[in-house]
Amino acid sequence: MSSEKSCVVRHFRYYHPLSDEDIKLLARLEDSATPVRAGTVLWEERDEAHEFCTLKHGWAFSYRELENGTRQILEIYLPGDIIGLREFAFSQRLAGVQMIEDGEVCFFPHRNLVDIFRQSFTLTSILFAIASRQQVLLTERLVNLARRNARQKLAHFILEMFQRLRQTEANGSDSLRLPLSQEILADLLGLSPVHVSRTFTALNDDGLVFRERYQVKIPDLEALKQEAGFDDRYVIENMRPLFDDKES
Amino acid sequence: MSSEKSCVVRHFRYYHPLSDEDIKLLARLEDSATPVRAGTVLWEERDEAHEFCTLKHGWAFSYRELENGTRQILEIYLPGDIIGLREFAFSQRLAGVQMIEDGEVCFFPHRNLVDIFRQSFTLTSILFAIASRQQVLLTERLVNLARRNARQKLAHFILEMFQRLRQTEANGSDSLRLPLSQEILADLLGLSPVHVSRTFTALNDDGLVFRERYQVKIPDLEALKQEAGFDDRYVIENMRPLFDDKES
DNA sequence: CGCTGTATTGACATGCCTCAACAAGTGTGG
DNA sequence: CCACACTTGTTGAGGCATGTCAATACAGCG
Repeated sequence: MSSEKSCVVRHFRYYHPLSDEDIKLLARLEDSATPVRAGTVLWEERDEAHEFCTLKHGWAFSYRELENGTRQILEIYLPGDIIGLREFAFSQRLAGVQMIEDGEVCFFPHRNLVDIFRQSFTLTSILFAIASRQQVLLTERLVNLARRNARQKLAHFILEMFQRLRQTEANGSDSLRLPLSQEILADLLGLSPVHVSRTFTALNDDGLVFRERYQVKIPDLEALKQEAGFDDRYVIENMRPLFDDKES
Repeated sequence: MSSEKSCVVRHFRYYHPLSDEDIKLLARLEDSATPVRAGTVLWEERDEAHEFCTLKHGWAFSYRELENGTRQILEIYLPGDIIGLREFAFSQRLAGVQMIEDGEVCFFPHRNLVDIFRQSFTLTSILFAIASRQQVLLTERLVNLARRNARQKLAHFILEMFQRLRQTEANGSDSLRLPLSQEILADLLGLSPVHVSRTFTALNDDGLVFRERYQVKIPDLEALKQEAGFDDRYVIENMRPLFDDKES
């Protein structure tokens, strides 16, 4: 089993058991990992799009740059995530992608995904489920940006990351490493860096979030969820079985 | 050809030609249309989710209600759209759906979509493309909400609708029917209804958008795009062919 | 013809932004 | 191992876009 080695396989398994056949197909998505340094831009908006990539190590983010000089960060990618699914149907990149830390990525052509559609019903369903979930998370972020104040936005984002990290690195700790500068947080949450700083100290003063450097501690998870209006209905545990299990 | 009758088939054909086989499969998604009155709630958040539906006539929207009493509208659905794709992988509804006008909808079980995965590679690819595009639109909305001021938000939304309507009802006119109250617009754009009203009059004063009742006229499309920071890179014309055409 | 929901307008409040100065950490080369 | 530059975070003062509340106008509909 190459199962332990591949974070993509691990990722997919959350949704449904995989046959050896499927694992072999997936393995092709992780050919030839290439190391990348922090700050590297994997691609920019409007570049030609012929490939996806999977993230093996390190964090990355995707972003859009606006005509008014601001930048909106759309997505934080963690190890095991597939980057670029969004553009599946487009010939141009619609968002840039940049590495946050040193890491490793594996590029693979669009073609491979289409092959998966052709060859594996299970993987197709899982991919659809992943896309569906991604959209749900995106929706939640949209609500967060549109309807909440700075305090809630920040709290909510921290909780989202906490939950996503839990899913893969399940340790029962009450803290997480969040290697994001306040500028990045600002660009994520539609705030100014200055206000992110103020908001952090406010949350700190109220004993909801303690942070030093990139380490964030959540002393009272429930209190923070309350504050953020956080709702974990979209955690993976609430997802349904993808299909009645008649074939693998 | 049942092509002219079915708006779902028409919708799918934008992405790729369909075989008769595929059309038959799709037809099952449009069994038994049921009429629904304006204001009808098709389902609410947290309802059990066993089915999708396609919209045959009329407009609908999906929404989330927040703990703080506000509501965020996520999506406006037009005839031909599939409603509920978002929840494909979930067992609960994550958003409510309500009709804006009288219309007609067709429910069909999740099962049917899974059958499509099993039986038609072409339709699977198209569905993936639709999901991909939906996500791109959602992303654009997110940017709009996070980064733009009220003027731009409203202008941008009008342009998005203008473009979507063009795609199906291609008439060269410079105006569109937008049967949305200012309260709905406010809930879409993360503004207060009061401010929507002010923004409309501001756009009117500047000669960018003329509106009376639900009829909206755009005298200078380019000027409005400029104002809104609107970017049509994600129009359907920029989408790539889904696969090398070896089978239907 | 009045009733009910929808839109407009004004006065005032406020959350977040901007600018600017300063502090604290981080890395680099001598 | 220190000195310096650079990046990142903190704090304060003042401004502005948008929100809230409330009163009025308007439109569609029975």
